[in-house]
Amino acid sequence: MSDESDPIEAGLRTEGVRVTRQRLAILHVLREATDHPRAEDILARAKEQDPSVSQATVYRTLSVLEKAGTVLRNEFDGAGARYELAEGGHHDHLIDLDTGAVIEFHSDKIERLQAEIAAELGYEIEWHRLELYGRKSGRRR
Amino acid sequence: MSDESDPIEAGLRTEGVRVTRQRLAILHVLREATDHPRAEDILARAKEQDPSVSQATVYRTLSVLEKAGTVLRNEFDGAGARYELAEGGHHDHLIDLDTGAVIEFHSDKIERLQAEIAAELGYEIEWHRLELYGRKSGRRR
DNA sequence: AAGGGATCTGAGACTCATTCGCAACTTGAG
DNA sequence: CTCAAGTTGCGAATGAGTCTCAGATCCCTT
Ligand SMILES: [Zn+2]
Ligand SMILES: [Zn+2]
Ligand SMILES: [Zn+2]
Ligand SMILES: [Zn+2]
Repeated sequence: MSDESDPIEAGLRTEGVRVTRQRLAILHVLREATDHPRAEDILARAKEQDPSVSQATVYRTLSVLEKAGTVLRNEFDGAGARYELAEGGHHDHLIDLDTGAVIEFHSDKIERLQAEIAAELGYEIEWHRLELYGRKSGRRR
Repeated sequence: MSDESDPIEAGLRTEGVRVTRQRLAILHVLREATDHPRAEDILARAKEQDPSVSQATVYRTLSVLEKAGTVLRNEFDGAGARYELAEGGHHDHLIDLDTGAVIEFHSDKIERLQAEIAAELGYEIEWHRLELYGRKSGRRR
């Protein structure tokens, strides 16, 4: 049932992480997702594929995948955490306050500036979080 | 009992926000604080001044002060929210992963870059959050 | 292909920060 | 001083996320 040609799956397996039916369903959901879904959404979508998936397993799996570096967990303003696959490299987010849409962006310049600032303070950044909250230009508040 | 010469207090009053004993105690705690305290800490410290302050009031007051622009609410990684007075202008935070210390910094360059990036995407930033998580340079992980 | 021990999983109880509901109490305009 | 509107304390209620544990699965070994 498992597709050995899949790199993520193979990677997990070699890391000693068991690849179960439920985990595959959750991984599948994340692959299809384009919207940084919340655990709740992931559960609903995973159940369509495999009704046996439970809430606890969604949280546990997301946690496992995060530790394995496969998944990224975002905590945008308030509300619960939102997840996405880590493939594709680092990026930051711009959240549309009117629609809730999440737009991804990346700026080497900003990344570099952050490192410089930290260095000036005598620190080395382990990770960071940059979120911009705004609305489309020229839109009444 | 109220000191009319205090700008924050006067400001709240003119905004129609009632200045109560409890609110003064909480404001006082925030003025003395240098550590971005959590609601729990604020409650404990406020009680030293006025034992009648309750948990619900701390949350309600912080919410009122936040809406009034007097207080800033930060949600650093995990755990609960941490507060600070808004006076002193905008700044971002660097959190020491080893000690938990919160260091403030400000970079016009980064602020400008953020606006530029948002503009390129057709957006205007309403607010943003930039948090750097790191450790003192040259420290084994 | 079969065995079996370590890993998972589902269901529901549980945690913990924050919010609510409501009767009693204060504040501050007049 | 008076009183309506705004606040408060208490305890109950939320809600995202975690934990417990018996039973189900995975997958390494023979
Ligand atoms: Zn970044
Ligand atoms: Zn993203
Ligand atoms: Zn900033
Ligand atoms: Zn600060």
